[in-house]
Amino acid sequence: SMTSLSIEILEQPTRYHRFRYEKEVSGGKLGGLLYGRSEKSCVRVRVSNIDPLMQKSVTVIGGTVSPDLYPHPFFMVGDDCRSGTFQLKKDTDSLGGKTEFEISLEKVSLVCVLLRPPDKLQEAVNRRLAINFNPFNKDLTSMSSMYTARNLKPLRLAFQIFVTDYNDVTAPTSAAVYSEEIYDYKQEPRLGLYDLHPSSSEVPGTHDIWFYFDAPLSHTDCSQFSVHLVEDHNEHDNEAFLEAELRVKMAKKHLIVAEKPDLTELWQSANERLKCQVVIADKKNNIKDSRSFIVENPRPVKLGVYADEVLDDDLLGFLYDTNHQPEAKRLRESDRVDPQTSHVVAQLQQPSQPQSQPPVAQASAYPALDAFNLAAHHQLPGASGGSN
Amino acid sequence: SMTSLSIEILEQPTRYHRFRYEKEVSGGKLGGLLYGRSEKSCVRVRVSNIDPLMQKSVTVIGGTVSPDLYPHPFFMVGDDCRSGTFQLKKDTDSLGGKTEFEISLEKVSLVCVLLRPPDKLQEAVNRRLAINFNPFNKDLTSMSSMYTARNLKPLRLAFQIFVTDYNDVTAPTSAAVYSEEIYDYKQEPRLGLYDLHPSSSEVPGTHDIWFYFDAPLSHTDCSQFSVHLVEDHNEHDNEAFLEAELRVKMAKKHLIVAEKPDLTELWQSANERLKCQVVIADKKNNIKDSRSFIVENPRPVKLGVYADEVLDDDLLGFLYDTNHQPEAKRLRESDRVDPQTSHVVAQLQQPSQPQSQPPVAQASAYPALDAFNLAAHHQLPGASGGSN
DNA sequence: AGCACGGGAATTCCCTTGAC
DNA sequence: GTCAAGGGAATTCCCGTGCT
Repeated sequence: SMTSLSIEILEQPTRYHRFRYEKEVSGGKLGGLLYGRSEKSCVRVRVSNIDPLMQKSVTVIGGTVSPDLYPHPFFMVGDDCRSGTFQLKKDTDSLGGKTEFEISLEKVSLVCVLLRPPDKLQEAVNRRLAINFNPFNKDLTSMSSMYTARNLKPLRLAFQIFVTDYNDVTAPTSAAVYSEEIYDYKQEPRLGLYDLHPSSSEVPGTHDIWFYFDAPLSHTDCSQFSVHLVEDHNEHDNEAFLEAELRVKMAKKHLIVAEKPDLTELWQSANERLKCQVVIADKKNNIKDSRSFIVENPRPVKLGVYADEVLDDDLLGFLYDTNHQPEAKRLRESDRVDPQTSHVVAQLQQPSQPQSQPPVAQASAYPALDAFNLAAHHQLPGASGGSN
Repeated sequence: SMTSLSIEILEQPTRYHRFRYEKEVSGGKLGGLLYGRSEKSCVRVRVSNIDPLMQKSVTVIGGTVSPDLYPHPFFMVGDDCRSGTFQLKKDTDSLGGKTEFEISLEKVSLVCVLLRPPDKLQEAVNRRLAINFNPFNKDLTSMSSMYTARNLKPLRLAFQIFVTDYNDVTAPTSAAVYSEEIYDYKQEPRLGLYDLHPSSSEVPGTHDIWFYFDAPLSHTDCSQFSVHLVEDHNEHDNEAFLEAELRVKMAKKHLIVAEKPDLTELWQSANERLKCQVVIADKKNNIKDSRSFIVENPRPVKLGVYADEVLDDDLLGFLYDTNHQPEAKRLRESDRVDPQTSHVVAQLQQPSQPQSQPPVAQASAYPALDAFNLAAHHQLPGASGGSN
């Protein structure tokens, strides 16, 4: 036909993956399954424009490549995996006349290699070179020294089509595709906010609020965190609302301390108590989290948790000390951060990961290679066969 | 003479040591120096009852042994170290007529071996066997399989005397001694309390207090922590004082949350504000730490941080809600924990580490061995010579 | 009961801090 | 400056939890 054999990725692999070690995926276990972007889906690819007259069968081989498309030492094990690669052969007469088919990587896990001691990495690179899966025809002369502990992640998946004609001759094709980058799961930015203390306060006065994080913060640079107190937004009102910025005084591995400012001059509510959100944001990673927070106006005064009675208005006059310099300022509505429901983590935008654009796959002459000598190489350690 | 050559340890090595890896002590660096029990002192041994008529020289060799006195794969580098052992030779004619001398291990570091991959440990054990320093004549037939990642620490230092006669024949002696056990520095129990929040409160009412720890807690079992509020002790008074126990509600890796009880029924002070200590103890590890804490009695009432004026006594009558069930109880004076000055860490007692008593060194026949073939073996990797 | 997931312990190494 | 100490990042592994 006019259009030639092609392959595309229907479902990209998950952006963050917990790579497992060989030791963790041995003995019938898998672990570290590779999923697709959507929840619990899996990676899917489509092969199109098959010509059953020319092609007795079509084989898709998938393996790892670096962001710039060099062969990569991490490998795949699980269903339809051999020699560290995913390999699926489809006889064209099983297509029922269709010229395309889809593949799902149902039970495939992506396995990393040891970096320590350093010769383990070298061995793994050599093994990967021996597998001879180089879909983008990269120059391999410098491959054996290009990988270090620092540049093994992120990586991509690459898929290439091999065709077998009716003389049973198998040849690689230039139909190849690569996935988006797969990062280490520990790089996924998250703000593991457990709770804050105290979770309520009064309008006047300043005091510290402590934020405890179960997960260690990715940095302890106070200026890269922001804390805002925001009145819970009721759908009906577009009018003025309370918003104040809290000064971040300290950041430790699992703790942030911020100072609640005096809110007297900002207070416009007629309510005695106002439900708010405290929104804490990591500006460096563009992530935020929030918790509900109560601000009480002592009109009528409630004396902490132990006063059940109220004072009369006459008393209030001299109870207040409004000489504080409020650090909070009233923000424009457009600056307002939408309060989160409690315990919700929101991703402001994707982190700006390095996204060097790799060169387009070339259709240059493929080195003489029988696709199936892939399997002739020694089995990778731990790369036990899948369901076949 | 009647009494025979003997060796004793004058200064034991530090109980907790940060063993360094070979990679950390290479290239002229030392690091991980072994110290004595006292601050910045060093290990010292004394050789006694030397007989200059029989002994042309006396050599002390020191090396590592397990708690039960088998040769141990960790090794020593630094001044006077060769082949992973400390070796010091003393000519008896340099003693000036004395029959004893002392040795200090001034610049010696104790180096650990890699456990991963497992063959590294095996190599290290084999190297240690080749060194042939076995001062307590242990049966070595099972040595090559006795060590695992789990039983390499703690360990001991052992010192043995070798003598050289006037025919220049060197022989080991049964004069040997072993040190107390040396544990890994990470096992040293400590409570890295950074601060608590809030650090003041009022007599009535209950609320949470958060304790943040820079160092991860060794466990998160609430029942194994205790928190007490103790009135600062003035030397002059043996009379009643305030003490209350706080209920520990939650323990996380870096956080403990405890609830301050209502103190109304315990309050006997005439003071408006009482300086206290909050003492937090890890009962499992017998360590505690404390911070100062202020308890204010709202008589006259101070309304948090914003009320500069006081209420008159008439008002107080209905401000109080004393229906709380105080969880605190008045303790006997003998139960009282001495308040610590702020930021002081106190060790209640030494942790109960395993202290299996090894057998006494035996004077059995020592295998034929020239002490100085120790040095004939290949240099340990990283065991660069010291100052000689 | 099996098995993948996720937490976190254990191990190794690197790099800043601090003392001289 | 030198270099050991200490903090903590990076790596590897183990195991409890939860789902089927």
